[in-house]
Amino acid sequence: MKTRDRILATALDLFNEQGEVHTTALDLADELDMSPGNLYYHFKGKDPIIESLFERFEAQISETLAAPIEAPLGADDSIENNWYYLFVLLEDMHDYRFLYDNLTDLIHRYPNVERGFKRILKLKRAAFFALCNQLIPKSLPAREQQLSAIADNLSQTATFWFSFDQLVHPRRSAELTIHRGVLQLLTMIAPYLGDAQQAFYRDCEAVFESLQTQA
Amino acid sequence: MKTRDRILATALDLFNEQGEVHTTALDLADELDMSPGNLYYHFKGKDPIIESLFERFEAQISETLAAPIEAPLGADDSIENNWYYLFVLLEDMHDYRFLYDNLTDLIHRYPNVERGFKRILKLKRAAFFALCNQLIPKSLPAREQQLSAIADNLSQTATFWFSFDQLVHPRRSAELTIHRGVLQLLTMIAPYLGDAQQAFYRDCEAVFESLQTQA
DNA sequence: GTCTATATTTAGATAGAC
DNA sequence: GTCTATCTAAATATAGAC
Repeated sequence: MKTRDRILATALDLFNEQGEVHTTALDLADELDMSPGNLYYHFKGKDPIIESLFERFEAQISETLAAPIEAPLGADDSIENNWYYLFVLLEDMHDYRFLYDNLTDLIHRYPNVERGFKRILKLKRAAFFALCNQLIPKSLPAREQQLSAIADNLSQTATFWFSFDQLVHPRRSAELTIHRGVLQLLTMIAPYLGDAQQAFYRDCEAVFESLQTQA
Repeated sequence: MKTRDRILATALDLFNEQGEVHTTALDLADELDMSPGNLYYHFKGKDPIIESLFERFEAQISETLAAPIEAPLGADDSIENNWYYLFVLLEDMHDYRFLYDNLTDLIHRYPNVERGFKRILKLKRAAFFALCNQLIPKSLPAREQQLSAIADNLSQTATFWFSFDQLVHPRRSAELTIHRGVLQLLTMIAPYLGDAQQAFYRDCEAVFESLQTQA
């Protein structure tokens, strides 16, 4: 089963780097120093490779997403915990970013992937809702409705963050991209927070600024 | 020049409905009751069609986007004016939504389109920044930085709204999708608003709810 | 301008030897 | 399991008659 894993790992790299659509089975075989015939012995084309990669991704991100729903993070240092949580979540997504690059096309071609993305999105939304529910004051007017809309916005931003960032900052490092993504998410919650937590948020912004100017 | 326009209009329809990647030159010729040879007489393949459609789109949306920067909307009834403005903007984008469905792939294939999208994004960001600048109180701490982050979030949400909504509500009407998109954008500004303007925002939510249950 | 017919290109896929 | 060689299918693109 060693070769199978090599194929999956290399495919993931190529897909992330040059796009899934522009990576042919032959490109992949070349990169693996392997004949196309041999590649087809292990996977009957690109389709099962993509479905396998997606299964791995779903398993990984589902585990990450389930964490705050099952065991809510502490309340006193909550923003800081949430900062780490979001960072890990975006890292998971970044590892398989090719899935998000051409999402519309992908779900059109693979019904299994579409179903999987819907499951992930539900989980993601639930995780963000739980996060908002914990951080946002109970006194907010029309709270339930607003939490819902905020959770939707967070879900969308998380889902398309890498596509967006690639357009605006094509050559930014993975680290900076993820860092900025976390801040974009926190920006949506920031106005609802108390003074201490807003201060933490602004510290994060300052840290990011210094990282960016270094690079 | 009549046939050229027919081709462009039909191509736009097909691209929006079944995706640009899955529409071949032959599909398009079929839909037009025209031979492939004739289609190639007018456009040398799909590439120049896509570039032409993009040019039209950029002209259209640039005009819409320039409006609030050149002539800021009135301040007293500002949210309501902004509601309409966002609606028109999302309508423009919806007309050419195929461009956004596989954005990453598209800008990879067409450098001109990539440059165009960057121009549009800059304008969009400037328009949103102007809008925030007008609506958000001057007293906000670290205001400039926050406005900037909010404008980024608005830009991203606007850019990928249709891709996202398609995943969550595959068969929703264009009207409802656009309406919901406007609300998602306003949600990001809502926490900064005064009471009267927040009330208007919640009215919009209520109107949307009633429209949705009707359908 | 429009057609029919055909050529070219490229990615996906398989057969059979080693 | 791996290779070489070859086939198929689909989309792009052109030539030449009307």
